[in-house]
Amino acid sequence: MTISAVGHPPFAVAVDLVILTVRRDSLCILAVERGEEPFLGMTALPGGFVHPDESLPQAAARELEEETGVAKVHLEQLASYGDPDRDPRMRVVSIAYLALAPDLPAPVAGTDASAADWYPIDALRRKDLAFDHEHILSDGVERARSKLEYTTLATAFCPREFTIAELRGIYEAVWEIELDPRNFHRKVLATDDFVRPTSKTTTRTGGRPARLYRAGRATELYPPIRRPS
Amino acid sequence: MTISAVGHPPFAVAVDLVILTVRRDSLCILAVERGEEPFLGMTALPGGFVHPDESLPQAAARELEEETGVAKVHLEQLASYGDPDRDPRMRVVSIAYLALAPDLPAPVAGTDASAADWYPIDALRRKDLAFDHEHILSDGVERARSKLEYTTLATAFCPREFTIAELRGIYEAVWEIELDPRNFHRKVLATDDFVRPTSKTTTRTGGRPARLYRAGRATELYPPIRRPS
DNA sequence: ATAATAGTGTCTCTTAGACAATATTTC
DNA sequence: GAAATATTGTCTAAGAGACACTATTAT
Repeated sequence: MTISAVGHPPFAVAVDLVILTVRRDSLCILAVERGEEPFLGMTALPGGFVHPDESLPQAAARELEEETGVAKVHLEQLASYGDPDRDPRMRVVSIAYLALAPDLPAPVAGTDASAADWYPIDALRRKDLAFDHEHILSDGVERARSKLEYTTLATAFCPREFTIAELRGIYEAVWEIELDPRNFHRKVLATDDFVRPTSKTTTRTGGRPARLYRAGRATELYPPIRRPS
Repeated sequence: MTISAVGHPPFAVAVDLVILTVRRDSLCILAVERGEEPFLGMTALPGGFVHPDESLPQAAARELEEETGVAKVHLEQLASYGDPDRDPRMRVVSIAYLALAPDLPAPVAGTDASAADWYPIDALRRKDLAFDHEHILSDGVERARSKLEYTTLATAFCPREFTIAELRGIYEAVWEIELDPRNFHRKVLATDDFVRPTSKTTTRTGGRPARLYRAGRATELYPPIRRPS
């Protein structure tokens, strides 16, 4: 083939978002009901077409804000999906982004999506999703699960101040397992600047008051917190 | 914004390839000299536009074959790059793929690239590359380095039969460090089905004959082979 | 014999994970 | 006090890395 400035097939380029949070001890994802064809009425991931003059991360951040009203969450590129028939209208390549958010208030109904809402992952997996969004969702969840092992990203799911038990709850919800509270506690505090203590405590988890922490500067987790296989 | 079947800005979609191998104990990458504008005469990663009816992996495999003549190597999606001004001609989103290949004969001159050749990574990093290919290259190298830790991908760099020392040479070249031959040997054999022994030996590495192995079925490496920090 | 590399064994230190024990709340 | 959770400590086993030692070839 020849690389030239003319004669390439036209593509549309979109971003799709896998926006995860933990609510009521379950890993949840933000999904919308499609308001038009194709896949009218079906559940789908939020997303939309990239504007002519914005970068891919900008497009992802813009869509995120449109859907959730929240701007300051962790956003990273997940993967791209471009099978020729993934959109019946035309050739669309979609770049998926992964966002991890603290437990947000019910999202504002998006301007272009009838009903944006949080769904537990397991429930959503039993439904048919529009396009290849099941595939994207699986990739996103697996990425999130994997990243908890060797990065400090679990704090992205937490509010600004949190207890070690709440942080453990993130791991338990995302991995769908139980962790030993004592070993987890020791492990987190052993990792340099994973969390920073405040002088406050809380009894919101019941029992003896727990110290409140904030996220530290560390990003890598070494040694990692292994996900039991 | 509105999701509709009309009115999206047109994009061109391309694939770029980070094709790595190990030659003479150095991590090398396949690069081409651009035969036309923009960036005429500059060094670039191989790649090209996606055809209307092919999937992204198909496009990557096709470009790989066109550049190297080799089809059966590991290929995985790396990331996508779509800054509005990354290509001066038009808006182009490029999906980068990472390929790990055994030490191949000098690649056939591609039909669309004047001079495809292997370059040691360190040498290429000192040159200016076309587009944002320096960035893509860095991401690809980092991905490869990282994957050696927790997958068996190092065998993708090896010929069909190899010695443990040759496998170690892959790690040493990619990570640019030295590993203890004895601990490495023990570690590789301790991982279930990482490598499978043949009945053959070779003396091509000098000294006592070494047993030849082939890649096993394992893909994950657990416990991982840690890259010294 | 000497040099070179292959392969095995041993020791020490760190970490994971099981779990005992203590601390501080609420009811 | 009983129940619940927080936090610290202890023990054991597995793995990492340092390195001694033996094995088998070429020269």
